[in-house]
Amino acid sequence: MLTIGALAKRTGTKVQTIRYYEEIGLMPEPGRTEGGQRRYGADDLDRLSFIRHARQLGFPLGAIRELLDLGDHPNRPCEEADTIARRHLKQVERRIARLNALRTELRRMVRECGGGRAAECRVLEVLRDHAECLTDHEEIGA
Amino acid sequence: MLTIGALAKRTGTKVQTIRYYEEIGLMPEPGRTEGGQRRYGADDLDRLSFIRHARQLGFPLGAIRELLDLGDHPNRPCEEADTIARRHLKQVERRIARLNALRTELRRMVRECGGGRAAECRVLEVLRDHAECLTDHEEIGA
DNA sequence: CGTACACCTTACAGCTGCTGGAGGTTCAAG
DNA sequence: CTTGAACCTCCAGCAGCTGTAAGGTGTACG
Repeated sequence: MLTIGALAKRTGTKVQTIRYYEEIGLMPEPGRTEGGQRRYGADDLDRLSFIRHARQLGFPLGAIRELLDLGDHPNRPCEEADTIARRHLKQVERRIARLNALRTELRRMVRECGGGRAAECRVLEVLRDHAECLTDHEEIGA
Repeated sequence: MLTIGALAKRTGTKVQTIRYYEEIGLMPEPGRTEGGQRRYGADDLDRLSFIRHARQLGFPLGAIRELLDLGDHPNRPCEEADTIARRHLKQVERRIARLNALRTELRRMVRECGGGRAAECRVLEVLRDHAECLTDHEEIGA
């Protein structure tokens, strides 16, 4: 039986994150000691590990929920898992494409900065004027 | 004089976003009509365009704030702008590297899924077992 | 048995960068 | 002067956590 802290350490998760997963229903409510502290078993360790691996691969929690669900019903066809993975792969590829364009843009910007005064800085100029590029409407910060 | 809606349309920004930028001090408080509606001038249009371009290039608001600040003092050396741009470029490059690793991982996962039942699905299996990879601690969802 | 100290508990605020809605006012066209 | 779109403020919410405050629990050591 693991305390929440031990489980956290084993999976590289923060304690609060585990409680958060419980709150949103990704992790089941664990047993408690008489004093009210959570105690976890091997199943919980597996499930949390699964979640963490999927997170490391960038799957959003919604997708992970679907995958977990699938894992709970081993006789269902695995197409769904495949679909989820493919969907995610597509997104990753789109992001890479976007970021590559971005990198080119930024490199150009940096290369052209001559190091003078802000008034004639290419970086600032580019940001002021460059209106057309990157009209793709995916999430910006990614 | 532009209404907030007109400014929004011209810059491809949502009205709420403009108000948000004002709230966090990225945009100045504009003049108002007697009835209390915001009215914007050419300066505001320029500033907001600048912000939007920088956002399209993925600069976080904090960096944009610094860049704007720099633009307001044209005699300062432009090293700072260069530094900010370089810092951002580095981050973008790190993200690309991460995402490339991810893509490889996901491709492998998808390729190996034979289409059977969930019980023997490679996708699920990989997520269950694959503990080591991608130990880089950058933000996961990116 | 006492106590020190790590660990646990709940509750809630905050992060980034917006987005949406409710409920009410103003403006410009007809 | 009326209408209806666009504006106003305020507040809640999204993902996915993270951090803090104020207090209770569990255990090892003396």
